[in-house]
Amino acid sequence: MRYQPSTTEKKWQERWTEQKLYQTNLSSKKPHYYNLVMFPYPSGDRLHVGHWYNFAPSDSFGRFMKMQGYEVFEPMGYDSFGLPAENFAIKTGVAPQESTARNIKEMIRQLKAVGAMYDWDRMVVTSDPEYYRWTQWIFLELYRRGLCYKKTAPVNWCPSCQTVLANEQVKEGLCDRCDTEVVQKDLAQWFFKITDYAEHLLDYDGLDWPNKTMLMQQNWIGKSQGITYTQKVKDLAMEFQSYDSVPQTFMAQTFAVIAPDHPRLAELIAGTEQEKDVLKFADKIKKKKVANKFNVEKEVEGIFTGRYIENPFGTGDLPIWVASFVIADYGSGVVNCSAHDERDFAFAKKYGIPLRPVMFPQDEKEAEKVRNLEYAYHHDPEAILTQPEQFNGRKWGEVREDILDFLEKKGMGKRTTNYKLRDWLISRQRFWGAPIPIVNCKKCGEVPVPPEALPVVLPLEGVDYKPKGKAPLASSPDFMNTSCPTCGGPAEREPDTMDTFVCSSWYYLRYLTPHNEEAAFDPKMVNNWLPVNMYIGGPEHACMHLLYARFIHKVLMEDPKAEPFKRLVHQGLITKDGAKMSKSKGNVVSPDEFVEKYGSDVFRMYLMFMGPFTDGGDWNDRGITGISRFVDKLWRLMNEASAENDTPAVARSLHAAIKKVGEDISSFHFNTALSTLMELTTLAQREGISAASKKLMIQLIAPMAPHFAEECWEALGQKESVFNSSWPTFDEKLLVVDEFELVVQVNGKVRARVMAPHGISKEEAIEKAAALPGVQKYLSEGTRLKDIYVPNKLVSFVVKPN
RNA sequence: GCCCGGGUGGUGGAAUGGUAGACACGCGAGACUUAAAAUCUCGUCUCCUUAUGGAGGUGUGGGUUCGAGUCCCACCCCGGGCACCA
Repeated sequence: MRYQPSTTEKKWQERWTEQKLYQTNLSSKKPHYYNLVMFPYPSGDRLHVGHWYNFAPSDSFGRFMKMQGYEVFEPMGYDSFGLPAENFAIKTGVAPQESTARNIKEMIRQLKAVGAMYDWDRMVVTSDPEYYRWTQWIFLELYRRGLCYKKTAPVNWCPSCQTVLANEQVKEGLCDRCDTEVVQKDLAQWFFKITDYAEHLLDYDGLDWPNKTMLMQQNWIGKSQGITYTQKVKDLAMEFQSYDSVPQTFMAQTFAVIAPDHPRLAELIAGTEQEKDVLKFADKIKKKKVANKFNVEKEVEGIFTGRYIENPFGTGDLPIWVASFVIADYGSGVVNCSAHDERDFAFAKKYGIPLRPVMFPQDEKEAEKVRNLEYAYHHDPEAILTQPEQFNGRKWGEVREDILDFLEKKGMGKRTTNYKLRDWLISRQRFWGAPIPIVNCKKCGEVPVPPEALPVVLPLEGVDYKPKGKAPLASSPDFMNTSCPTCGGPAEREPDTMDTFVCSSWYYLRYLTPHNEEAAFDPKMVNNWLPVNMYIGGPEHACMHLLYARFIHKVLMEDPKAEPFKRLVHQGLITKDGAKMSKSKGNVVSPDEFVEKYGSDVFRMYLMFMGPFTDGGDWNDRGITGISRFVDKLWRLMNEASAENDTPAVARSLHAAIKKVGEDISSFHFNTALSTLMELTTLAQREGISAASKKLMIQLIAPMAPHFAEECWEALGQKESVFNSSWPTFDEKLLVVDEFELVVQVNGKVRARVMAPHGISKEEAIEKAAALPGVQKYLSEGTRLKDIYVPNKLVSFVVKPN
């Protein structure tokens, strides 16, 4: 009889639910393992093969850990606030809460078909008041700790989404969500002070994360160290700070530049001849930037302000220019410029500003070019400095710290650290999100909602979702009109909602106690279960979710060293015809038909067999028959009469497989784990296999084919679930072969192979190899210089031809 | 431009510095069958050779080594991230 996936899978899913096999005992004495996968957004697209590619191996890993003796916690939930549901509402009139509920229901049906160990009793839905009440509480906590503030600032505005975006949500000047060009706008917005944690976020001590992800975060945080000069403006009672991260060539500085949108520009130029022109110029650049018409690569524009920085280094006054390339909110927005920076160099050349190089290549020809200002010479560790006098003749690569000391001692500047990271803009002018729990009172000003008055409920009726550049909630008088928590007088609510990344930055804490009405999370539980042992999700979250969650976690734990995710693994991307799957492209592949045709185990294994989990790949269904055949073959093997004993080859392969499959699952190489089991199956089919070894084989495949394994396990006479059995151990002694194929090389080329006993001595091996007729031919053609023996593998002769 | 990854058969991919192409798809041949399906066996990088056996071969060019897909240098191509951060 052939294996029947559909009936078998249904049977086991029902039995697992009945027996509550996957309800985690959170107070278990067993070692804990928190196995987490990034929760999905419940979109109308339903689950596609990409979700399966992500969720199924994550579950296989969790099942493996369960068999390793851990109490495994594997929760699932929905990141259900956000733009797609709202945009869908605008288009169709279906309320977001309705479409979201429907999508969640459909996704649960699909997720149950995966046959994962999800603890459904601990599901969280971020758009439930039960959940977002505590998201609001977190806002208040940050507010209380001075880590949350409202500020009017130039922010990223997406004209299509009609909302502001965080820096992290702007990709190459485009909105991360809809690819519309983002413009700059001055708006009063709410921020979380993530910059306070910049240094702590650079500490990855004890984390097992992909290097790439840590590097991306480091680059995003963008730490740099240098010096800040304080300098006087000539003929004006005004001082400027100027940050310099390459201080070695400070003596070359011949001019300074200020950002067009610098807050003190007007003050600087007041009363100068150039005032009008400068203002006009600054305005032009600002407008260009707002309209996103500024070509970063090609354009360098500027204008002289008429002001000078007074003789900062004893080399003369530095004319101050407004330059298009200066960023107002990095460093101080004012920069000293020299011949040893490419941008400064180009700017000076364009406007005829004098340059004075103070560092030269050792090669005289090249040095001449630098002297003649043929190019901007910089960042060469071997470059020789000529100024200041004390450093004459020293190498650029070696003077950095000494120069910093020198500048500090002379009182010309102070060591400074700067970060590219900006505060996290969390307010959104959209409807479908957690309302910001703030009340604006005419008398008391900005007043936080008292925690006991939470949640500030998102009104589900009487709101016009249409974006008008203003938060939709502002159009609901029922929502807006309230009383001030402080004075009791009439007041208005804050109409903005929070970025959904706030919701997702703490859900892993909520999973442990999803229905707790007393607190967002239970510190004792969190202490017992955090950090998450294994976190699986896409690499696209490196500088958003993963950074935000680390920040929020550190704040909530009141410990800047606390980390939410100990080990992190990114699944690869599954594309269709080379493109990311999306409804708009019409290339979404549904898993449903494959699950129906082949069963969820086969589908899951096929996804795992495609290649390494972290690689992803382009979807095609060629080859799924290979997995289907494998399952049938294994099923037949299990149903055949067992052999009395295993042959030595079967015993050895079985134990090698126990070792290999365990290692491969631990490192997410499911593809090679499966190929090992395929080879073992073929061998066992040929040589026969004992009943005891059949059981071991089923245990090995169980994490990857859970339903199938349970069915076989039961057929082999087992009463309990295979997932309550312990992962088999291998016998090291059995792994050793008595004979191996000795490879014989001459000058690196394979010339012969011969069977030899395992553990053969070097001398014996060489003697045996040299005696082979196919080898003697080559040995006799020259002089034997050296013999190499790699134990139990090969002999290599080095021969010099005569 | 800068910082990461990665380039291996017709395809997905495998290889602690030690037999390149495991496993699987596809394809070809055969067995079983009246036949088909299913299953099983054999073959399948290229070239020379009847076979045995040779020669070449992991993006390109160099290097280290007895031996390189793997290590080093330069370059080309693809993917991801950042991008006026002084």
